Amino acid sequence: MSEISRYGASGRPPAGRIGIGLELDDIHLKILEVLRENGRISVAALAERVGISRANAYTRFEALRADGAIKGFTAEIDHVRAGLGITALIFVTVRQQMWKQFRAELARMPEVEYCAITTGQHDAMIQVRVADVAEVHAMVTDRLANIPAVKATETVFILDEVLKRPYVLPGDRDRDRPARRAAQETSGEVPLGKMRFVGAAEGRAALQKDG
Amino acid sequence: MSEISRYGASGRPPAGRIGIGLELDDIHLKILEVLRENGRISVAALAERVGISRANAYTRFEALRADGAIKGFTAEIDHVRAGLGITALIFVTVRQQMWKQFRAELARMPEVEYCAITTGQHDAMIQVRVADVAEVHAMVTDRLANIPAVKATETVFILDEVLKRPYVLPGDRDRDRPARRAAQETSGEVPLGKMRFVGAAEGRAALQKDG
DNA sequence: GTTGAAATTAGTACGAA
DNA sequence: TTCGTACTAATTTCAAC
Repeated sequence: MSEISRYGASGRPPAGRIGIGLELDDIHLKILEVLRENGRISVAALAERVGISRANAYTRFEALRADGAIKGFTAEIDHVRAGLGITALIFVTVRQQMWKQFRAELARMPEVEYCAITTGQHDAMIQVRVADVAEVHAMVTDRLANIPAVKATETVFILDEVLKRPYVLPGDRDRDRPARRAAQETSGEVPLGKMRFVGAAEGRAALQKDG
Repeated sequence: MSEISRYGASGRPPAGRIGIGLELDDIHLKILEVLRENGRISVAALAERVGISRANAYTRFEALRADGAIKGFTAEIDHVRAGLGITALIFVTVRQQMWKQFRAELARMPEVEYCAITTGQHDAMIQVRVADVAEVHAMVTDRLANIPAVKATETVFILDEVLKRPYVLPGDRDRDRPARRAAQETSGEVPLGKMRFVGAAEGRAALQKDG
């Protein structure tokens, strides 16, 4: 089970350390930036690239891991080479009060790479990777449709993955668009009222992950 | 620029090696499985966990990288800790014949973690990570709406990420649901799509495994 | 927080099965 | 191909500054 599902919506432990465990400074972010591109870099080389001493790099590296800012390390693979060349998104409408069952069933679906609860017309989005289109059909009709918690589904295929970054960092913006930050800071207004949200489904205010 | 956008829809180089560069056997998949959970594991420890010699592990590890099956290594981070606690999906309708412009603009948006071209009602799905909801608004209205290629957008927020696996592997299914493979093998019908991807090659690999 | 040296570990090369 | 081993290079740890 992933840390995400274990900790719920916030991605943080539910209690005990609600506050910020580790205040990330620019050097921490720089470390995360280097590790994003090369997760197997040695701490010694990391220290050099960040511009700090080895011991400092070890301390910060361990702190980031212990704090949970770094949850782990993994490889990035070519799905086609691995034999799973078909990617699909399945938007699911979940029957209220049956979220717990829905989550339990999800854990038994190894072809699911990502699942998020969303606002809007549907309640959840599932991303699956399979070998052929027939398996998508099997997933939706045989597996998902048989879950009582699933009220309806809508499937779309992914034709091309244009962009896939391991993760985004706050510093990325400043590097790509230095002018924007200054403009935003002087705007002074939070234009929430003009947002065009997609209307949340009825009863979504009571959404609980264990409901 | 990512390999994905460089190579287009298939994720493979456009020419020269259309065929499968490296036939992945069970040991290759086992290596990918271990690296998925611990991308920083030493090759020596990897060899032990997979059950092969160190020399063999180095050979296969390097082959997987050279072949492109492994595209790289990265960290997994806690987005909230990194200061980007808001995740949103923006579904975009793109004006035909303007895909090139759309892709070019995407490259200039550092807060975009993922973008895929999809079938269905919309043409693309963008996932963004930002610090607050106001930034989502800024992204949609200031950035996306000003791109001529963008005809319309629809935004939903991600309330919870239930599941997030680095990647899915073909072997995951057999481990989670051993009954399915047997049922498929005795069904008598071969899904058409499957023949295109593995076909006779799978049989050869199976024979080699026993020898 | 930094530097430098010792101990450990990783990576390479090569011969044999 | 794969394995085992020896050799070389690098990293991590630990101590003193």
